[in-house]
Amino acid sequence: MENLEQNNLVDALLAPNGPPTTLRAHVVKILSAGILSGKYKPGDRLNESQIARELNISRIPVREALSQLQEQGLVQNRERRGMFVTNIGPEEVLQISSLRIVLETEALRLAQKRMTPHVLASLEKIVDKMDNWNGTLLDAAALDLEFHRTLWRASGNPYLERALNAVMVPLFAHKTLEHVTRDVRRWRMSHHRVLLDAVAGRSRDDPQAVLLTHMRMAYTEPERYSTLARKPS
Amino acid sequence: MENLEQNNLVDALLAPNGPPTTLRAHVVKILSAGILSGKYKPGDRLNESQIARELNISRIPVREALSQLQEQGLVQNRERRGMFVTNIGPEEVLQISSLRIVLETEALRLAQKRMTPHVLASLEKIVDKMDNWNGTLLDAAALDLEFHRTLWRASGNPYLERALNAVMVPLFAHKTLEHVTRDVRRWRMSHHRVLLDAVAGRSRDDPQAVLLTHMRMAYTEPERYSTLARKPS
DNA sequence: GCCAATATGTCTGTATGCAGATTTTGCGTA
DNA sequence: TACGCAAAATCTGCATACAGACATATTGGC
Repeated sequence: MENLEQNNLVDALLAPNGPPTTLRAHVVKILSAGILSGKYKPGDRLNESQIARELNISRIPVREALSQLQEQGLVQNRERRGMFVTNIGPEEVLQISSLRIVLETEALRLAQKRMTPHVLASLEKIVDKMDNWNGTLLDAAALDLEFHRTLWRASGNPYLERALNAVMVPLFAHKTLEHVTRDVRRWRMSHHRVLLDAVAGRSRDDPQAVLLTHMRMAYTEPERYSTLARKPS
Repeated sequence: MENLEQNNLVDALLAPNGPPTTLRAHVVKILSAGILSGKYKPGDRLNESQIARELNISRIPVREALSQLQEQGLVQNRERRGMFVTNIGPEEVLQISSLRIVLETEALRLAQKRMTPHVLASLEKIVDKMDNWNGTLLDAAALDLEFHRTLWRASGNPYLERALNAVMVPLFAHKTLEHVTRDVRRWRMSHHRVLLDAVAGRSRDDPQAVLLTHMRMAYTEPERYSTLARKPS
């Protein structure tokens, strides 16, 4: 029964849950989840007709959802060719990472200055979850993204938050596809506590240095592109 | 003859100029020009039906163009209410400016390192035009934006360039509406030569200091939000 | 005369249909 | 068997149409 999907969609819309929403918003969620989870891989073509058929809706909401995903950098449009999942190669990783340094360092510093007990509790909670993580790699990636997004929001500058989202979400989608051992994943996640200490003001380390260390655990040579990243040692 | 507009559009599409394009792309150009020029003012509602009627096309391309403009930060969607030209108040100017500091400083440093004679010539040309400027305030704003965009592109990092565009273009649109005397405008434009010298490596000044000075000529208190901006004096 | 409730009109969100372009498929040929 | 070309299938871009939501105007009540 392929219209189960459609029923899910329509049910969600008909249900009196929260504010009234649109089909497009739901398709956005479905598609971004598909990309983040690796169901759609970088370079894949997202056929709007096919997706519309699978969801038993017309092409219009799918089209607009794809357009919105383009805004978030997850897909790219090639005129009259269709939408393709953004492909991130080594070069792009370097460019994004170098931009991440300046943006997230700023976010970290701002968040530290404006930190509230409530936000701090949220971050602690996420890090605790990370420590006890024993689920799927997808869950781990979701936790990772959630931590950083909370941090970005805590900066108090919505433009900074938006820029970080636009740049980093595709990178996270790319990272999710990396197959690393659970131990490596666990080790990387454990480093978030260092970030937490820094943003909580419990650490003397320079925010930028902390971030660089954090990023070096996942990527190589962030300094090639950035003017800020200079290996301290 | 209201269908003159339509003829313009269709002519542009039928003309064998360059690569084949879409209606949406043209509407994007028309609308962003309208916003940048102040024809549509911040807070204005962009009625997609009305725009479609004016251009004698269907609502679909207009709709998609507005969606794309949202990506560039020029308009914002309120669900079932329509699209509104992004409104920028004093608070937003501060937030954008503080983000601009970190982004454009990085762009300036990267551009300096990667500067080529060709790019340098482009920048010189724009600054010369600025010196000889005697046209409309709109022209001045266009030159200003062109200079900075050239600079951003010269950074060589497309993600950085994109982030700067997304954040700064709405601010430029907002600035365009500011009514300042021609002398003030001329004075502000003249400072671009300082930026040019910095990016050309002809100056000993710190890029960040140069940028801060540049920004102080237009805005107040960029340091309130940023961790980087510290008044040197 | 003023406020509220209803009625009317307009707009957004979505569905369906069509034309041109692109990709795929199938066939013929080297 | 491999390659090239052409026809078919499919897809995107756009137009038209309709239903529900929102905004404004009108009317009724106090």
